[in-house]
Amino acid sequence: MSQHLSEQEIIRREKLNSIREMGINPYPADLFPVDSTAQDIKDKYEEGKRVVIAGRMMSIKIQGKASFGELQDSTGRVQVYFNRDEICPEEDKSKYNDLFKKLIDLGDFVGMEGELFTTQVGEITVKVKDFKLLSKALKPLPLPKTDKEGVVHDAFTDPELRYRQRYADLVVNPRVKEVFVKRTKMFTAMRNFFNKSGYMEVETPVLQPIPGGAAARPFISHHNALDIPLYLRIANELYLKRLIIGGFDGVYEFSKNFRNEGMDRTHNPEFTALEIYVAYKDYNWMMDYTESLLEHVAIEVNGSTKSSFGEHNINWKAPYKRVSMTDSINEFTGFDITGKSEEELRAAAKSMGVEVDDTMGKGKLIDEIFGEKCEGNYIQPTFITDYPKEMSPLCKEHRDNPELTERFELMVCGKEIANAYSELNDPIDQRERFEEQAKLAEKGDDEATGIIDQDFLRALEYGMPPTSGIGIGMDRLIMYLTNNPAIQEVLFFPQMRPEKAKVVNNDIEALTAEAKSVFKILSEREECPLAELKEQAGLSNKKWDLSIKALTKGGLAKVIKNDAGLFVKLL
RNA sequence: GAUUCAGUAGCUCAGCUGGUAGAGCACAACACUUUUAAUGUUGGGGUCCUGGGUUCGAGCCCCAGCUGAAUCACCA
Repeated sequence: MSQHLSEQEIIRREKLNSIREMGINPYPADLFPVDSTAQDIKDKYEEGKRVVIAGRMMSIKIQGKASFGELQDSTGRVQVYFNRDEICPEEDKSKYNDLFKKLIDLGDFVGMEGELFTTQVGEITVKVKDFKLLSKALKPLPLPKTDKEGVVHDAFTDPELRYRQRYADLVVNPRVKEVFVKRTKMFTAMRNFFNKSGYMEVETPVLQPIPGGAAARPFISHHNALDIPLYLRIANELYLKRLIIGGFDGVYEFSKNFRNEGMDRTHNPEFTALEIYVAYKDYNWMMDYTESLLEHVAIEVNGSTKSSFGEHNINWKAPYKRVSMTDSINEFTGFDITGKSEEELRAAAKSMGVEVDDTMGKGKLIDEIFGEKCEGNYIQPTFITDYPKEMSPLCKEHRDNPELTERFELMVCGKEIANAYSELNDPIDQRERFEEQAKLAEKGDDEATGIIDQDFLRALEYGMPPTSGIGIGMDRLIMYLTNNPAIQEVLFFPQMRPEKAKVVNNDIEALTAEAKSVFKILSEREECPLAELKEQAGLSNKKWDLSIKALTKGGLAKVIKNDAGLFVKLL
């Protein structure tokens, strides 16, 4: 299979050969004894200090017998100074003149040893005494440049290219790297918080025989030996509750979930949720716990409880406002849902201009009203509590009102980022609610779960202590903490449509069939009027144009123009 | 799913009423021993997303498709 190479890629391959001819291995195996980073050098600068550093060459400015460049490692960039006579104190100057000046490119990994000094312009710099090529880059990076005003030129910004080639994105856009550093800090902060509380991180199956714990369309796979379908998990809730039943006080898992639904800037087919379940607690406790968790996480990630998201400034400092769904609807619509019948709710929704249909039950109607009229108003973190029962098949009935549940969602910037319950632990009630869901599924609600998890019910029958659980959308949370409106920006490798393989015909042997047929006709005639040849070829204008250009460019034919008209001649 | 916009050199982008493509950076060559978007001179580099149509002639106009983005709708 031949690969199409740009001129620059060919040049780099030629340089690779030259390097080998000099007896230098462009991909050496041996350890390189790095002892400093770019950051260390700036933080702990001492004139004349010896350092050993390594990274990618990100700029090279040659000025004859001396040169400046920038080396980028995992911590950032540092300026390096290459002086011919420092590097080549002996007669032989080829290491500087040939290897450095001619054969090292931007993007190459280079290890170097040198001394720190400050240039006349005041920049901390490594005066290189010796260097070693550690890995040759054959493809040029999409390198932006920053001018003295700090304006970035030629930025590598095309989202498609950036997501498909995240490796290049990370090398070239420091801000992108920072987002992922923060993402990891967020996970670490949460782990520390939970571990300090004495809760245990666990792992539960990704491949599940029954996809439960949420309403969503799963991906289906198949196990050959068992000859059964297996589903990629849509949630891990039912497994974590089994562990509470088994006697753990608190369990949590960062769960990769998979949902076979639409993709857009806030949905990726696989995403990460944190779920934690704690025995002997209720949803009131969970609100306290959640707000102190998020305050802690915000500080660990950003060094502050404040962050901004688009036009909004968010303050993650606890405590957060708590509003019941009933009060919220009352506040924004003036309508009190308490004790209202389905018909009354439907009429009210219609009068507010909320789109409803006859299949919607009470819970769904309330949810629609809330979603339409209230949700968007909660910019600062706010707990919305006490959801209608119909929407919450895994949640305990409200202690004061049997129409409601002990459930809250945490809203930030008008969107939900967490969902929590006092978990339902009455096995008979749970069985009935599953059966209702199954009926809904039969009626065609493709989100309701059709299969009842009998094993989960058996587990519940052994007894589950009162428990509160919460799920937090980790991707959404880090979007808020890093001011990114697209989920693709906070996933290293967001799902993309497969790239189309490019068909490449670069040499004359690989001409298209059309060009070959034109060539064949021409071979019989040696020379003929252009119009006649075109007629004989019987190609569309576009195809003709491409074919004849391919032949003339390939040096196989020539178009001659004289007084008699246009002629094509075989060469 | 709907609408709008976009796809031209390695990167970021121009491209006139339709007349066989330009710039900056990057690349190559030469000069230059503290520069900083280094500089100066010179040079090379394009299946203008794909297919079809209109035309003597299409990067440009028309149709279809592919890919992406934005907004909206739907969905956790």
